[in-house]
Order: sequence, then structure tokens, then C-alpha cells
Amino acid sequence: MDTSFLTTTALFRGISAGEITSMLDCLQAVQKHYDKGDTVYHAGTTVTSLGVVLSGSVFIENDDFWGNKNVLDKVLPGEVFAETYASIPGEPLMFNVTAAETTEILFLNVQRLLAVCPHSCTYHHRLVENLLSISAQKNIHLSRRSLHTAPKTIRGRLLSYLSYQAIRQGSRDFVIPFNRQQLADYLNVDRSALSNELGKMQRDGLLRVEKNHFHLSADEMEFYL
Amino acid sequence: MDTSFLTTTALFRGISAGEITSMLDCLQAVQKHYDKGDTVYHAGTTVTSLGVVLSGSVFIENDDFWGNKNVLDKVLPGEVFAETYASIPGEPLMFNVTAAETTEILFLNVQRLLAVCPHSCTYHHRLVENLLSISAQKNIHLSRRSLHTAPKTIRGRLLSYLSYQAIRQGSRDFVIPFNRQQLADYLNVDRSALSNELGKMQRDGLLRVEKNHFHLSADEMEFYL
DNA sequence: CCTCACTTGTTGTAGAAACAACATATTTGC
DNA sequence: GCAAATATGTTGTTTCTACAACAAGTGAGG
Repeated sequence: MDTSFLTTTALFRGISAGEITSMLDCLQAVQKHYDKGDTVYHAGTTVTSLGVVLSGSVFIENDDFWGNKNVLDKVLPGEVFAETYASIPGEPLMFNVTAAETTEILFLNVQRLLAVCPHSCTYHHRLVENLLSISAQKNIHLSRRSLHTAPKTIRGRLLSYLSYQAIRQGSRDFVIPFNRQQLADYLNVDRSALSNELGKMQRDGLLRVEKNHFHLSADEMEFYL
Repeated sequence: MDTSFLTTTALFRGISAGEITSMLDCLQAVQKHYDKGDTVYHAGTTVTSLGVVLSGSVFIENDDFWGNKNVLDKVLPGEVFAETYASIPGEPLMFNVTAAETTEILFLNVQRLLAVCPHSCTYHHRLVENLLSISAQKNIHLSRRSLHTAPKTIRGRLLSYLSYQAIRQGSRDFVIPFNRQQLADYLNVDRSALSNELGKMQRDGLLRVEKNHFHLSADEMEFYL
């Protein structure tokens, strides 16, 4: 087990590699291997363990009734999944989790993680803090997306999202972490309609855009800054 | 301080009234009074304390650039707000919090709450567990709404929401906790368009609806059950 | 009983987005 | 460097929604 890698993750942040090793025993951590396409967790089932992606990656996907797979998120090495459901005993998973590629996953039982451990109580505590922080962070992301998808028009959603990015990055020039299709998915709109609207906004002088690099015009930003 | 009331809240669940009393000292809990319309927390500021509504209620609202107040949520007695932001030091509030009526609020510093206390460590631990649970629960709600607002059409959103309610309540007959306007807000659509679509769906034989009581037709449910 | 406030359904219209189909970059792997 | 795959922009058509305006229903309080 590569505990030095774990020290870099949000979940084990602030805990030394040595401490992690002894904690993993105590927590009855289990490591499993998955090949591309394997199902890690099924929607509708209940889980007691969260997963830490050690290598590879997993998709969080929502399969509709006609079998269409809709990828909601990709969980990368060091990141955590299913922690929300493992934190609420009996809560059925809303999504499927499948291996996007060859993947190693470390499973941690959340009830044991929360239980007070006879030894190294301090680090257990740190682990719980980290878990709370991860949960709160996820909360923020969900709230923010909900905010950006609230406007009824594509332009409104773009302005909400782009002005937030400008503020966050402290400049009217900034790069976004999405390509067009991903941005369209994030804002819950059609990709071609999104491209179209970006074109209109450029003609209207609201912004300039080159690939995923944006520049917002000053007068538009006045509202937001 | 009415600690017996606190024992009924999600945050203090599983902790005795006596224990709560001693913990509140330790946590430096502060109680404050607000009149209707008073601002409790300003968007953009950072906070270190979560709030527990003791009596009255507060609105979580998103004020846009033209001063329009958009109520996102109402926090009732026993419920908690701002815990997400208080759990992430430095994270600025995304929303305003204002008193919906005469309100008493108990503020708890989250850092102190998370810090290991010299005494009653067990109960501190329970408090942190509860806080994690509240956060995870909020996460589920946000995810679920995001799922229900994912379809591009009003009908799609209604089917997603209503079939979930049917499953949750274990019957094709069920009552929803929203009136039309609230349901429209939740699904992020126009109220009149929503009413219109419900009418069409009745004519199409998908469901019957009377006020906030719904009955889904069997054949439509096959997809979902 | 009556009024007033609030909720809900209905209709028409104007506008916007989804969708499909395609042309044109741009990457990526070989 | 080339070919295949992927990403992006463009356009036209169809469908749906937002919006506005209004009628009808419901309920609470005087």
C-alpha cells in the first residue's frame, strides 16, 4: 500500500504515512482491482464504505430507463466517492460507479472510521474532519452549479458561470477547465446552442473567446464586480 | 436555553439535555435575537459559526444584481444553516440569510466544535458525526434536485420528480410537499407552463392530479419501478 | 355573507433552445 | 506527415417554454 501517496489526498491530509499505515489496519481497509467497464457500485444498493481511487479512475453515471449512460463525474486518483451514501446508513445510491479504466480502489468503512478508536484518537479525529471538509466542499460545488443553471436562458447561465470564474481567478482574462461539450453538460444546455450563443455574445461585444480562454468586456463585468 | 428542545434536533441527536448544557459552555455558544427582515449573514462574507434556529425561521436567499430577492430555502426551528461555509474556513457565503420573522438563533463555532475537548469527548464526537450526517443529507438533496432538473422538458422533469416521490412513498398515490409555484421553482420552470403540462399529461392518461395529491398510471410507472 | 388575497388553470404569442446535419478546425496515434 | 478521431462552429427547422393576461376557484377574516 502506497501510504505516501495517501498523504497527498484530501481525506488523509495532515496525517503522516506511518500513522496512515496503522490506521488502515484498524479501519480494516480493503483494496480491490477493477478492469475497465467493471461495475464498482450499483445504483439502488446501500453501501457502508467509501472508495478512494488509488490509480485509474471511475465514472459516476446515471443510467436512464432506456439504458443510456450519462456520465455525471469522473473521480481521479486521490479522490473519494460514495462517501455521502456511506455516511448515511441505509441511503440507497443514486448513481452507478464504474471503472473508466484499469483501477485500484481502497475501501474504507465509514462507521469504523467514525467510531472512536482505542489508539491514535487524534488522527481518527483528523480523518473525520477531513471527511466533513470533503462533504462540505462537494456541497459548495453542487450549490454553485445549481446557481449557474438557475437562469432560464443560455446567455444568463453563461454570464453567471463566466463572471464567477472571472472573480475566482481575479481577472477578466481566464481559462475554464471545460471544453464546449463539458461546459454545455455543466450548464445543462445543448452544445451547438451554446456555441451559437457564445458567437452572439462576441458579436454583442460582451466577451472574446478562444478555445477555453475567455476575456470579459469591462462594461459587462460592472454588474458582477 | 431550552436544551430539551435541542435534543430533538439533527445536530444534537443522541446527546442528553444535561450533556448539551455543559457542551454549550465549552463551545462558547452564543444566542442572538433577530426581528423580521434583519440580516443574519451577508453573502460574500466568511463565517466561522453555524446557526441553529431555536424559534422563528430564516430565509436563504440569492439577491441578484438588480436587487431581486430570490428565496432558495427556509430554515425552520431545530434546523441548521451556514454549516457548510463554517466547515470550510475562508469560504465566502454564496447567499444571504435573513430573518423571516422574529427569530432566535444559536451560533456555534465549528472549529471549536471540531476541536477535541478535554472532557466529554464522546459527545463531541457524536456532535461531529451528526454534523457530517447533516452535510451528507444536504448533499443528497442537492444531487436529487440536480437529477430532477436535468431533463430538458417540463414533462421529463415532472416524470423524474413524480416517479421518485411514488417510489419514496411506496405508492402510486401520494402527496407532494409543494404547491404549484413551489414545484415550479424546485424544477426551475415557469408555473403556468407547469400547470399546462400537468393538464396535458392528464389528457394523455399518464396521471391524475388534484391539488397536491397525485396518482400515477400503472403503465407509466413500469419504466421506473 | 362578503371581500380580499392567494392559488390554480387556460390561452395566445413571441422567443429561445433543442435537434439534426453539416463544414471546418484541431488532436491524436501511428 | 498522414489519417482517423475528436472538437467546434454554423445554419435551418421544429418544438417547447417563458411570459403576459386573465378567469375561475379556494380560503381566511372581518
